[in-house]
Amino acid sequence: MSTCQNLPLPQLIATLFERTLARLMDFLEQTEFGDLRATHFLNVFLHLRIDGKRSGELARLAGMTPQSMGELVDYLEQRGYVKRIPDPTDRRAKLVVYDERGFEASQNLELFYAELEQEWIDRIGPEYDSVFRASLVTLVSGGSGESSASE
Amino acid sequence: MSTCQNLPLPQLIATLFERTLARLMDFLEQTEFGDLRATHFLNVFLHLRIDGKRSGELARLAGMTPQSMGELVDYLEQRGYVKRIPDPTDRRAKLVVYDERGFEASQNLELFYAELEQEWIDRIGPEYDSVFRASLVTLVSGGSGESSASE
DNA sequence: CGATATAGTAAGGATACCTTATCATATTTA
DNA sequence: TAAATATGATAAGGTATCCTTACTATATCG
Repeated sequence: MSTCQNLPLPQLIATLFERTLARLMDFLEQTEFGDLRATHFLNVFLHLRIDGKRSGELARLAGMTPQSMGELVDYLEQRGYVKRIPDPTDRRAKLVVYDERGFEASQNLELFYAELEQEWIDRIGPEYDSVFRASLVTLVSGGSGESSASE
Repeated sequence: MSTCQNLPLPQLIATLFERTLARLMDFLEQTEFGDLRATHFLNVFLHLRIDGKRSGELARLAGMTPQSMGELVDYLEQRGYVKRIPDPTDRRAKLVVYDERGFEASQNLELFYAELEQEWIDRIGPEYDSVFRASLVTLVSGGSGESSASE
């Protein structure tokens, strides 16, 4: 078993991500947030920050068209996860910000993340944790798409 | 910049994966395999092995219905990436195996993975590489969905 | 042999995402 | 200031992905 020692790192990342996402969706099924789909995490919540982001900026970060992002935001807005408020710096623009249900979902998500993270640390061992985390931070920080986060 | 030190590990994995996938799709656009989409990697190629897998098994691994997987395999079969051959152990079943173009695409993918992996190793430093890889292998090996790979 | 389970497929629908086009506001330039 | 261009958002319509329901063929169990 475990014939994956020789797999390239990107493939390992993909596999780990796939399983993580599957667990996340399973988790959500059992909460009141079962109407959230994978695309809402990957393309919206993963990039949304506490003081909001423009829909177009979310689209750019997610690598999709502003129209498609608009539909995702519509879906989330109708269900109370986010709302659109005027952007004070540009009257053309609107800011997508969390709404009530979005805050609640975020808290549940934090819980899920924390539990899974602890499980991972237990498995790889605490002495590996710091290097593992530092490596991930290095790889994520350097790449493209990072915005001056505001949280 | 780089405000991601405190992000949970699963979120770091998701972000890294997202960027990796974006680079992969960009890379493919410039090859003769531009008709491959993200779903074909995540749901088919990531699980397909050299001596083939049943369509239903692929569906189970990908967490989707056999019908949806059948459509993906149809798409890939029409374009010469895979073909279906009878399963010698069960006359109901068929094995999905690589076809000519699938082998060529796999070779290109290997190249892409190797280059990206080297870039990652350069960035996190070779002394971190072994721990990083071992951690990933641990996390991927233990979870569910691992099949007795045959490559 | 008959009953049930399993592998695969077909048909039709919902959703996500895209392309093209339009409107409103900003910004640049003459 | 006025005109031209750029940018943020949205609408309409199309394609692809993935689902649910229903069916056929082969295996397996009694």
